[in-house]
Amino acid sequence: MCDSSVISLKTQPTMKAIPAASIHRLDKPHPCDVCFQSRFCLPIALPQDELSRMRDIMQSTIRLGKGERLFEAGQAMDKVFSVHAGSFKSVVGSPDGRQQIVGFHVPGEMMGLEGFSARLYMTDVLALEDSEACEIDVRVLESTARDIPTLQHQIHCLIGNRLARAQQDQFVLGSMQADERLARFLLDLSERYKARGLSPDEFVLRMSREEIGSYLGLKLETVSRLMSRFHQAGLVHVAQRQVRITNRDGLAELLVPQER
Amino acid sequence: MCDSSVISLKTQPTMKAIPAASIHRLDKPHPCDVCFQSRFCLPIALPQDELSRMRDIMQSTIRLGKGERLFEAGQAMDKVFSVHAGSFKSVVGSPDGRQQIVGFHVPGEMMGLEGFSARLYMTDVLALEDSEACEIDVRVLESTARDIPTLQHQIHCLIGNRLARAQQDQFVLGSMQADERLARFLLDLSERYKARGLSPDEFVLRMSREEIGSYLGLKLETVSRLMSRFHQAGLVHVAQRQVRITNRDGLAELLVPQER
DNA sequence: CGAACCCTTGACAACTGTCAATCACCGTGG
DNA sequence: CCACGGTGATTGACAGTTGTCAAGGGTTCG
Repeated sequence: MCDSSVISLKTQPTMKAIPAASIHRLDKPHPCDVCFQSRFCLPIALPQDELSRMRDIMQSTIRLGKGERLFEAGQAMDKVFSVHAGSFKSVVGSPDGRQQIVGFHVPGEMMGLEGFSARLYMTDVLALEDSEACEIDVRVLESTARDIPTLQHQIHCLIGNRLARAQQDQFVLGSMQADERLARFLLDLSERYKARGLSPDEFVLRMSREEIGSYLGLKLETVSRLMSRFHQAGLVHVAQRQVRITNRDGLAELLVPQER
Repeated sequence: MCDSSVISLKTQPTMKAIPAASIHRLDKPHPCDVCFQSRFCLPIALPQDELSRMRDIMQSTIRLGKGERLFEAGQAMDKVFSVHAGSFKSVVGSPDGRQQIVGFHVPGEMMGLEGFSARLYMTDVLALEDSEACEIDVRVLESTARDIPTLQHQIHCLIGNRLARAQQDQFVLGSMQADERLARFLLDLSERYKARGLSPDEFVLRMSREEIGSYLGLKLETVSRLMSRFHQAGLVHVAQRQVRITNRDGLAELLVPQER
């Protein structure tokens, strides 16, 4: 009943041989409690007196090579993951083989939440570079949440967050022109790096032009052309995947095109 | 912290004078327990021995006239709603005044879930026709969920569901052509009416061409043209908002365009 | 019965996709 | 160390889908 309102779940890709998840488990670290959360980029924090339960929730850390798959659509969803290091992409596929990236994930963000729908993952998640993900057992998470209202609250917040993002993306895909989409993408990335304590003005894209295009509903040529145009307009300095935002306001103005 | 990854939250529309929420509360009905859930189209069911707590969760039923607003983006989110009767739309806006519909809601579906993100609604929700919504206090819902694992499970399922739908919509907006989008929209609606026990083959659209276009990232003229084309191709019989699907397979074939 | 709103249809323009050629970068191996 | 091949990025020319503008017809509701 719970999944009645979602149509056309992709069950199996089985097309390209995606590198088997050659997963290396790290030792389960013993948290020094306070720094535990920030050390592992977990977007979950427990109240002081419950800190010790952190180690129940977080099972282990998984290391993935570039291009390796964390999970795939159709698998039973027994875990959710947070990005510890590196970056990932979420891919939705359709039966006819087309694919679309519906999200990129940087450290501190959760993956696999859409699996709560039917206890099945609905996306493929792949590492964009050598990365690490923290594994969280859903069963343990839920039972712990029953004791700790704060945690329950945070779970709702995390899924709601992902939903709010997806709705924003719907707006971008449905209402914005190509140049606005790319400008928003760059500003969004910048903001997320900033939230991570990294430079918001200079960063390296971890995804190809084609992947950016897939996420933004554009072709790679269009993305490439726009990057060049932004560069020539002095908005950003782009050299391959190296990006430096040189005129943030100029970029932001692209998002408010009506007043000229 | 929880909302750090969502950008550009629309705070205020305040442009058009949307009919003030002239809300009429119905008497809080005393549930006859078993039939309670289905009678109110609540997508929430409790185990037998907890049925009596249903009435705690469901506060009251709200009646809205066509075009009236259930809640708006930026408001504190203290309740979620399920559609009892009628239909609604969720609208995302941007600071420059552009708007996009990110979802339509028919009976038995939940609204306001994206508010879990920051405890603020992120969309405007308006009635497409005279409608009724069931009001659920989030605080009560969460505290009840702490006692009843089944309920906790269902909450996760409901939000996850909405997320999975949003990701599907991202795919539609980003990867599909106009005709595929409309075909999918019609089949999706059909499926949802069917799940509600209504005819999957003949129904009345509750939304205008413009609203369909907004949801699908198209202009109303494009929607209108495609409706005519589908009609001429014998796929559907369309007369204004009255729709009868006459060739379901033909419609479905539009969604798998690669093999010809 | 009339006005407002919605829908339909046409002609044309604009944006983005397609196809193709070339260039830049990176890792491999001679 | 340099040559080489492969992948990804850039750029151009052109085509196609969808948006824009405009006119006209239908439906609904007071």
